Amino acid sequence: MRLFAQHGYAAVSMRQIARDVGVQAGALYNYTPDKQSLLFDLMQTHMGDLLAARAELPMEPDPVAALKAFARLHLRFHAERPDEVFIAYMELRNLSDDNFTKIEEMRRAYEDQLEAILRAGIEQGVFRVADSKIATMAAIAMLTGVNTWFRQGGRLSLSEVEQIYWEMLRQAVGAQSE
Amino acid sequence: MRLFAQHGYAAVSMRQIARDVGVQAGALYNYTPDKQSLLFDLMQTHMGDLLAARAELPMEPDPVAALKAFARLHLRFHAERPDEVFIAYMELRNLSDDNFTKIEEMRRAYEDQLEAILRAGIEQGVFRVADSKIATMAAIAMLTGVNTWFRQGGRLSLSEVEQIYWEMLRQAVGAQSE
DNA sequence: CAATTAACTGAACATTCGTTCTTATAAAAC
DNA sequence: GTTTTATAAGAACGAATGTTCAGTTAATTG
Repeated sequence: MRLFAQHGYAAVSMRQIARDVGVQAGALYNYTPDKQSLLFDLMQTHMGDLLAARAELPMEPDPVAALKAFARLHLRFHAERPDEVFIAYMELRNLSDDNFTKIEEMRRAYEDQLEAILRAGIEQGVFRVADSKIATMAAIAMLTGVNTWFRQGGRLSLSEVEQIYWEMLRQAVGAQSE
Repeated sequence: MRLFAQHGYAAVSMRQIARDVGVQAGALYNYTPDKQSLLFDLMQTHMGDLLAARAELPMEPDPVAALKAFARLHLRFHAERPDEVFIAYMELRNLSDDNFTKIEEMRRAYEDQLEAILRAGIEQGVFRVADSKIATMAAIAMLTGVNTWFRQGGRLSLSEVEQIYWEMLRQAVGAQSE
């Protein structure tokens, strides 16, 4: 995972991976059928963990509270896993067609949950956005973007970042402060 | 550019590029010293174009108008160049150290211009955000994210998308509607 | 202790990689 | 019409690629 995140799937050889774990290249094939499976397993586990973490959130009847919980989970989950996230976004094109479809379905399932929250908020009149689909994409892009600059131990703590991002997201969807 | 965007720099061979332009691999070296320069030139041109387009925007004394113009330019510039943008974000790690530094400086110069707008707006009390640096990163991530889903000829036109994104961004920074 | 299973080495396979170089061809310049 | 220049082909280079496999070592089982 570290090598894929650092140099990219295509640029990492099985021999480099083997060297890093202190083994010869051939020995890796006792654990994986091929290089592609290494990538797919990484991404599938990542998306599975994300969906599981989302499923564990308590149901929030209030759209504002639901959005806040979603944003907080997304931010924290991603900030804690920079390598996995990097791979999940950068290496989609290196998946075989079948594997790509599977990952894409998981990603879609996750996005749909955010959109459901937004739609509920729009219906109840607590959110003010023109298009729930675009708002979904914008929110996810904004939150995931934290990984391009956030580092543990930097100027701001994770919970400060959570607070600031939540304020911006709340304002972006036109919700009143609680 | 198309090949790099589609398969990634590391996964594209000089022979593939040559085949695509109807020539043998050796002939490419009449035009480029090496493969790395192909990537660097692409990214440098892209960032140069972006900075030039930004420089051509008229000076806006009003922070809200300035932010709107910036957002509109960013969105349009990126939506019109999906391949360049994809490469600019995905292939940074495949640049040599020297080349990476140069591109990173250009990117930083661009971000600084957005942050200057946000800071002016905060000072004048027309924007309500907790941290100008984070707001800069959040805004750029949100706007650039349009490239993950927007396609010309889709459900929404580019100017509709511009309108919707501007509303969300305006709300995100806590600015009143004009 | 003997037999079996698991794990690993290291060589080998056929391809492919970026790049160089000699040679050939066609266009431009004089 | 001859010479120079630009452009390309195509073979060649050593190195590296993912993967396979026979042989070796160590651990586990009976």
